[in-house]
Amino acid sequence: MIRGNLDLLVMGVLQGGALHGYGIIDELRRRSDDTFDLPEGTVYPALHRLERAGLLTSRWQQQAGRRRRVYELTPKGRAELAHKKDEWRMFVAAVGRVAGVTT
Amino acid sequence: MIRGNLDLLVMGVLQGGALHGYGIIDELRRRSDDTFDLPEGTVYPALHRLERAGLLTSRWQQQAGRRRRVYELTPKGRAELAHKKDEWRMFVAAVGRVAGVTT
DNA sequence: GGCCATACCTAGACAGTCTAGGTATGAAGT
DNA sequence: ACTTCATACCTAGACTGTCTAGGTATGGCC
Repeated sequence: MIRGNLDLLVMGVLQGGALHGYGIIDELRRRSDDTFDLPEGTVYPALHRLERAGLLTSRWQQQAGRRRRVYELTPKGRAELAHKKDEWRMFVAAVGRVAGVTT
Repeated sequence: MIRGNLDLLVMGVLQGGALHGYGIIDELRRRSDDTFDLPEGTVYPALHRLERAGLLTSRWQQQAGRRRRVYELTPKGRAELAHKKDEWRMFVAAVGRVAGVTT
């Protein structure tokens, strides 16, 4: 469970450059050491939502006979990512104070 | 938005001893410096859910004419809290690695 | 040909949070 | 006496995000 932080995670992966949906899922799994092993039914709809919101753009790409939809951050998406990072830091700090968890 | 972490927060507050629902809401607001200003409609059903799950017990208390339902962690609740803290630490670390956020 | 990994998709179920109501008491001000 | 505010509890239904469970199609390997 990624508890409403999927936007941050996906956009975080896309900081490093454009990537297709399936690759984003792989990268989430890899960077998190299998903590985030997300089903396609979670990630694809989220990508569509982020694109509709103007935070990502996508283009179709042909890769060895396979079609891929490659996603990229828009300037608006970069700004939103920075905002979400700030929110996340404050959230973590607040949880720490409330529940006495050090991270 | 507290994104699926309400159990951790509520049980975190109750670490320090028994407290009634309204007081828990106050304490969440106070400790978090207003980051977690949660409506009663969020917290009360969560308390009922945690009690049904055997993580909390409650008793009615009369305080200056006012009735209060005072909640307390059960042993099972303490164990679950420790578990949820561990999960939270791992989650925060994983988000940090994936999205490159330092906390 | 069969199977697996890659690569995309969506409908509907489910869970947790929030909105928006409701009740009732006590204290303080007019 | 009346109003208003803070305290203190409650629930039904809306909403949102995640997950389950299906579907399609290609390429590589045995």
